[in-house]
Amino acid sequence: MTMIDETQVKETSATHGAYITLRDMILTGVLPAGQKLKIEQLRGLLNTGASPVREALSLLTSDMLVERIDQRGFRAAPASKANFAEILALRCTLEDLALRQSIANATPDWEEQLVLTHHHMKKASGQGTKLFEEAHKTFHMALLANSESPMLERFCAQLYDLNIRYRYLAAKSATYQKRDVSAEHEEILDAAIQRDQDRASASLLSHYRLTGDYLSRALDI
Amino acid sequence: MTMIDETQVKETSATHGAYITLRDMILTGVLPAGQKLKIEQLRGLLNTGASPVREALSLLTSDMLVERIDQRGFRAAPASKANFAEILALRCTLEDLALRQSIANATPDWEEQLVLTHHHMKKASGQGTKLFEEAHKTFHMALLANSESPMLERFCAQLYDLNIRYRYLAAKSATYQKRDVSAEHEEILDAAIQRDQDRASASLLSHYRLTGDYLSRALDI
DNA sequence: ATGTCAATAAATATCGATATTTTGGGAGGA
DNA sequence: TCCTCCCAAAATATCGATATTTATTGACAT
Repeated sequence: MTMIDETQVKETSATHGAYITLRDMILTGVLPAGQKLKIEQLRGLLNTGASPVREALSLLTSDMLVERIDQRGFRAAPASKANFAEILALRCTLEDLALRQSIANATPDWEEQLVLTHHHMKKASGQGTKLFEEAHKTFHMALLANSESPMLERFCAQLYDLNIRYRYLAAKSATYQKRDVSAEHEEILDAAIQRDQDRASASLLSHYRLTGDYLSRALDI
Repeated sequence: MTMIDETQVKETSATHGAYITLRDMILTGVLPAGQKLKIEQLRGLLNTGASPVREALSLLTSDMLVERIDQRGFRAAPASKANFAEILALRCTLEDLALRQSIANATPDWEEQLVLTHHHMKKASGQGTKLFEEAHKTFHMALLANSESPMLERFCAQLYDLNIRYRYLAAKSATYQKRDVSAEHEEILDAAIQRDQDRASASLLSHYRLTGDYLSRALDI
């Protein structure tokens, strides 16, 4: 009865579908930062009812991608240089912690996941950006996945996504020339596998700060 | 048309009301950790429609107080010693950071807020627990409020609330004899006003860890 | 001109009913 | 006795309509 009109291949609940789609639209900037998100409009866009849309938007507030103003609807979270700087700083602190804990708890299983996700990321590097982005996130989250602190990992994942949004913002205003980061990734992977906390953390943070500096310059908000 | 049946004095949206009430019920353990939260049941409890209830529950997911299982409803977030330990550890890291930043950015305004909220907390100490809890949170958040990092403060506030829940859990299983913490509070306040980051942070963390050890023993989950 | 206020338009929030999915339990067969 | 399959009951998810609230416009008085 529902026609397949999007890349949505799998059947899922309307709320979840709306959540995924809206999330993606905000991350990629299709729904610009700060924009009012009217229920009617989104309801039409996703051809679903108002309830799933409202619920998806409520869930997106968890991710700090949507702001809710009581009795006055929703809007995409605003973006600013200050916010970007804050995200970068927090990421550096939290990922440093998570990575060190992950290494401290290192297991063969975890190491294997690192190698695998890194491999997938390398393979995806040629393909469409979307696929690479996905693999890149998976690799970075795998680095932290052994911290035995689910909440810390959740915070890191949240911040990761918020950062992504700024990548898309920067891509718009400037010619987004993708730096060659594969060497940096190798370095992080190697240090992690050697269980060298200091070296792994240092290279991870440097990886983020380099990208951060670049993005910060490219942003014109 | 709506009759005043709760402590709810102010008129507000049904969703917001449900959010506040449910949040409180989870924090205080009226809705026990892990419990299934059925829409019908809550709808009756709050005498409101299903939509506000669902939306409030979705919002509570942000706070990690409710878990959502797609197509299978909601439940109060489970509690465990491991989770408690994680919260304590994260709080120590994040509040340490936030407090140091707050002190680094110290202003007369901020100092005055500290003194004021501390005063309020002392005055509330005799009164009903609820009021003191409120003032206690306000004081602790005031300590961090000058960090110039809204997200960091948000994380700290979240963790603070999650911790509260364990206080109520401990209060149930053991005779919850309130430690005399006023000296510790004075010490934190004084160090903050002296702009001594190391001493402030050390006393704050010690404050948390002492309570943490105590709670950890009292918990029987 | 300008600011205020009321009337209208638009959007949000909420309700009640229905469709869909999951859960629980029991009959029938191995 | 235990497993599997199917049906009934319960609960979730969703829709469509309506009530409330907020935003907008334009007339009127200053």
